Amino acid sequence: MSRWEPNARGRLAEAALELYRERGYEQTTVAEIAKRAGLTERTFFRHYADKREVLFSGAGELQELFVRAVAGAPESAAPIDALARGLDAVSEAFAGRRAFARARHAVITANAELRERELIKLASLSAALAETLRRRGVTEPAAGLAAEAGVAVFKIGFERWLADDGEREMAESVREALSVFRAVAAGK
Amino acid sequence: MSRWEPNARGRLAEAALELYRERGYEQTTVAEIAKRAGLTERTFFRHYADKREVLFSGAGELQELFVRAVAGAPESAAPIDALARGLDAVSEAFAGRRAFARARHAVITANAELRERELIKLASLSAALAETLRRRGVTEPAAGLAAEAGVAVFKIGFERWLADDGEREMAESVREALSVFRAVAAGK
DNA sequence: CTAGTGATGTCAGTGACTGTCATCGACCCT
DNA sequence: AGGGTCGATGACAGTCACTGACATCACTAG
Repeated sequence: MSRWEPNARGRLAEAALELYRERGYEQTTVAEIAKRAGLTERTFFRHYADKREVLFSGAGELQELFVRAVAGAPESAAPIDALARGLDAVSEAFAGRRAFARARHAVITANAELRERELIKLASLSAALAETLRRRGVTEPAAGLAAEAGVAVFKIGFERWLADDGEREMAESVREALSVFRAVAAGK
Repeated sequence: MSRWEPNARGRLAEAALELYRERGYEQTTVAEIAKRAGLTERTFFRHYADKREVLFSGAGELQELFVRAVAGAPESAAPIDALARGLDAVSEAFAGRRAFARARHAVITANAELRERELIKLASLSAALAETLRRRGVTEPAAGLAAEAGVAVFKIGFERWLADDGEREMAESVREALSVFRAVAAGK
């Protein structure tokens, strides 16, 4: 039998989301999160760089998934079509997680510091996508612009999916966003 | 003669940029900034909400300028063309300020917290542009997507302008970015 | 002349985050 | 079995961003 309860990291993330929902991000102290997880404040900071990061541990996997799908698109695919592959892949990854995504998103949008952190995760995603497109032979500034566009479509498709009352899949919302995006860029 | 030196706010902003350049953002304390400006730490926080904000006091004016230009575009202009008006307007506003913009941008890109703050200013700009487009009759999700696109073009055009060795005007870099953006969205 | 105003100073907090050292089960080697 | 190392955690002191409360005092309106 091990010395400590397992999955300290996960317990911290769970406790943090609970507390942020119950009393808000600012009204929650790290000491309280740690206590609920049965740990100390110092241990919290060994697992997460700061009080915000605890909500974003999944960002790395999402980025990897997106990038892999774009990198795996046919060589002949135009940048925007390669990005569409990535958008499909991440959309699938959210299937069945709408309730969780909504709860987390509500917490984030309620606080400016958390919104900032979310934006820098999206910026990191954009940078990774741009790099992937460059590796596919896309030159600047097209790679950077296409990557920003892909992220914008993801963000807005995601938000519309969360706002939707029905049972529409995220992939559908994202595809709609992409289609509208193309029309707007074409001057419609 | 007045009781205090005038322009406390401006002195704080100047002192902050100097110190952030000299020894980096993290290695600078608010007390040091205040001291260089001939004020106290408490007064710093009366003028700026936090240590980051002191670099972003111009963001409000930029947003207003952008929004006004978009709102003032001919009613018949498509969203992307209305945004192009705004891009031209803000580009003009940077004329002759490349050295300052470069120094400030170098400080910001060197620090994650400052990058976060910059991103949220751009997100605020995007939200304001989306609202402006909605007032022009553009529906969602087109308004949000077009606004994100406009901000992406601004960001990349701006960065390319800063990186450029020659004397190319910002408006030119931004127009090039917009043109490449249209091509990418069209699947080129 | 007097009361009020507004920008600043002073001071005592709270809480996020860090560096450092101690603890002690688990695991490995002999 | 015994001893040594390792890794996750705890304990504790410290720095600094940021806040609330109250004092100060040149300037100004009446």
